[in-house]
Amino acid sequence: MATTEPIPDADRPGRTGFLLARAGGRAIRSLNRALEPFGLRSRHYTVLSASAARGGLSQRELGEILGVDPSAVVALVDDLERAGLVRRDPHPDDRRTRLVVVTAAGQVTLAETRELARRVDDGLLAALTPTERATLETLLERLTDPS
Amino acid sequence: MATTEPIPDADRPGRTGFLLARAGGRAIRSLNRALEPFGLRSRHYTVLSASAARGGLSQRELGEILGVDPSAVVALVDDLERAGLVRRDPHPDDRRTRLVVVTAAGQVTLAETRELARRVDDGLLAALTPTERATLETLLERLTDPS
DNA sequence: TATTGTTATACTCTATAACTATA
DNA sequence: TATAGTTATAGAGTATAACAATA
Repeated sequence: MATTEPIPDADRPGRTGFLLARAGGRAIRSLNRALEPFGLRSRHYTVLSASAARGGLSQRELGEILGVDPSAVVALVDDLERAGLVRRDPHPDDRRTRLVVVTAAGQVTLAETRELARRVDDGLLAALTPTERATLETLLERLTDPS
Repeated sequence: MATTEPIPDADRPGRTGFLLARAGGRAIRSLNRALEPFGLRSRHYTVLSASAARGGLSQRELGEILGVDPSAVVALVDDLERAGLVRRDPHPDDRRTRLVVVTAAGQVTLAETRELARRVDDGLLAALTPTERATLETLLERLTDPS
């Protein structure tokens, strides 16, 4: 069966998008597995991490950062609030918006899960040198944040 | 260390995985939208493209390439077969396996959708120079195919 | 015994529309 | 009129286990 010849790269439109999708899927699944003991999933970690980093974000802002629909943010914050990891505080200037703030318990969980996330990334990117890894991250940032 | 201070940009564990997931999600959604007129989705295109490139693949091989569960491959090939774009041919040496082969109609659809995929990739990667784009692709290949 | 494909199933994720309360 | 959040819902994606046919 002569089906294993290499395919010329020029003949693979959509290949970069496919590689991104496959790598992204693996990243999500790896982190989901690692977070299982905490009853959390990748998205929960990202909400927690982003909220802590910015010291309180509106759900709209979270949705933009995550690239997720506002209705999905509601469900994620519901989960985290039920687990006592975040609060929904009133916004000082706008009574429509609610600031998602990480609680003390959330900070503890975040510290623990950060270690897991670091290890998951290390695993995913094990084939790259530190320099290459930094290059990849820079290119990915530029992809989605052109300015 | 106070627990409420913002996290510096350099210290965001899981950030690369997150960027991969976000970029991958955008790639999938963009291609899905572009393929809508054909009644196909990203995964269908990838199955079609991979099968054509290798001149017939078993469903197990497709699953490995796509990073998808065998049961999901069944559904994808069902869709494509129903649309007349692929056939399931018997494997000459192993009566358990079925080779997914692109039909003449499938080749036509593939030619048309390749153009779409190319344009979707161009849009996603518009912020990068050709050299950077090649670098990104190389790094992504190394991520998931270390050898 | 192990593997390929298949079915069934349950759960997660994504996207949309409609609603409320505010602005 | 427009925006932030919410609810409900349907469709797509993912993962698992169990099974028949074949190796």
